[in-house]
Amino acid sequence: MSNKITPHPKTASSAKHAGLTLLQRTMERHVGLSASERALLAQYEQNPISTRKEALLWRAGNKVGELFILQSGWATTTRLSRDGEQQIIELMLPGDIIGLGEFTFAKHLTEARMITQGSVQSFPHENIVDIIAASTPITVALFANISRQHALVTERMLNAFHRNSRSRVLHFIIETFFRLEKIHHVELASFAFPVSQRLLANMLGLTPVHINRIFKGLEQDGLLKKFRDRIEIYDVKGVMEEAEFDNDYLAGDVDGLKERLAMLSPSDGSP
Amino acid sequence: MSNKITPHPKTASSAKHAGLTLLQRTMERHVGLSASERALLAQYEQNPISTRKEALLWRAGNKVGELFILQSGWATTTRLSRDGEQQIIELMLPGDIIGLGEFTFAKHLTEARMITQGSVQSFPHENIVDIIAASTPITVALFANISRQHALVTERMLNAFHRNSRSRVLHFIIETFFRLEKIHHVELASFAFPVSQRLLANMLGLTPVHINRIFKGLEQDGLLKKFRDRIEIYDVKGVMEEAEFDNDYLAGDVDGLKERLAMLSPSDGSP
DNA sequence: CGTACCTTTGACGGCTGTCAAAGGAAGTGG
DNA sequence: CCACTTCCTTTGACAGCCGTCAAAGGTACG
Repeated sequence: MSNKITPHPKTASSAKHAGLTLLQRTMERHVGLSASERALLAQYEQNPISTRKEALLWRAGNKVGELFILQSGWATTTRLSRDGEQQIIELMLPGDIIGLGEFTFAKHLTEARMITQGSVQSFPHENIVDIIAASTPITVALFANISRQHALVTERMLNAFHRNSRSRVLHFIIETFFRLEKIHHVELASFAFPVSQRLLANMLGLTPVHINRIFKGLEQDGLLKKFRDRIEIYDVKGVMEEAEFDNDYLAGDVDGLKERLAMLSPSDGSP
Repeated sequence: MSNKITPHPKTASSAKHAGLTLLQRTMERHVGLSASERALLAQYEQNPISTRKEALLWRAGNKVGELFILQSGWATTTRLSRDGEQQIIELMLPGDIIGLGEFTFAKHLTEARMITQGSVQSFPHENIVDIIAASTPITVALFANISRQHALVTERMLNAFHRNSRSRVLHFIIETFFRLEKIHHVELASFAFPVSQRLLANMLGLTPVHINRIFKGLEQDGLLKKFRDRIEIYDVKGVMEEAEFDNDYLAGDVDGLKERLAMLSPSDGSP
């Protein structure tokens, strides 16, 4: 019913950051790319598809067939838990590669779904094999990408085990802010956050009722207010202190590998 | 103090499964390897090091320099949480590659430490780049490996959010059993489990006190008993039912990629 | 202008944590 | 091989964070 995906050839690459496409930028967070490597990536972003809110990208149990590069909008991957709930595993933001962690599985473990309208670039999963064969730097960037995606989940588990609910909420908000900041300019004082209290509760392992109580408290304390699609932070200092955010796990550098990558033959990477 | 690692050239590859080394077997869970690819891997397993219980492999904040292939014994990776506790992120079993998720980071996020005596094969992290450049199938197997390692964490978070403590404990025990079974023959009725109640509590986000109450109950219900280094299951059927274990997320197949891998040039993989 | 979902509130309860202390088992050094 | 130390396991009393249940009020969307 809400699973419809409609073609939309005109939503292509955001032309910021020296004309790089989103995918190119995502990879260049981690490694430098040659012109031919950029071209290799560009060929996979020719045909973005516009999606509606709630659009289903795949279902758990489906044969793994394609990944999606999220071009605009927000999405989630979820897993069905024993009690019949869809537990959100990952929150995907523009530039993220949805399904990179599952291209080596025969069947999807997760379900992937847009939570806002947006656009995605489909990407046959076998092509990952071609990219691996064609370019070592891009492959390293893919490892870097998947590892950071995993670090987000790890961090969420860590926080679930060691923080109370209020601290978890604040941490998550700040984490999301920093992720957004890597994509485009955002103001901490007021930024887009199209996540319902219900979804937030799900991601953090809390109940919507309790999440609501937390936001009530945060507002009464003059720290921030959550609107339907946006968060406004009134007391930046207070929020940052209480969130105790340390963004090591979002760091992009692959320092120790640069020399080794430079030693590789420069012919690497052209299609 | 307990960080000592002593050289021990004689603990080399376990000679089961048609003479394959542990690393070769780990990779072949996911893809088929040519003779030259096996040779490529074998050259990295020449010099295992014997480790003591509690031996430190690396510390959080250390420059990333080497990975370890766990040859024997059990190990953990941990992250320091805000409250000063070392939260266990991963439990590593023989054949696992410790640190694969961090070779693209400049500094280690985690600490890695043996929890039993054992042996590890050190592996300079730059060599991962060489392997990626040399063999696409092995690279795909590395992706498969890292993805499954992470699926374990995801599953643990899922269970933390949706199961009560007793169910979590049972699930974890069965999960570990199935992981062990991929390495060597194990009996569900009685198998090695050198994890203290304290460590188990840490991994599952519970307190040692509560874990103890759970094992007390499990024993009183005639389901199982945990000894210091071993678990004995008295009521296999009862345990399996209550654990509600579904091992999709441990599945090894990379089915959809086999054809694409077969299309690659056969020269791939020789050193 | 109705319908569906999201947010908000209040009362109540339980799972699990905290605190404290004693008993055991393993490893260490003399 | 024994005494000592240390860490792990076990128990009991108590409490709190957050879940559950229920219902009303908002807000977007068709």
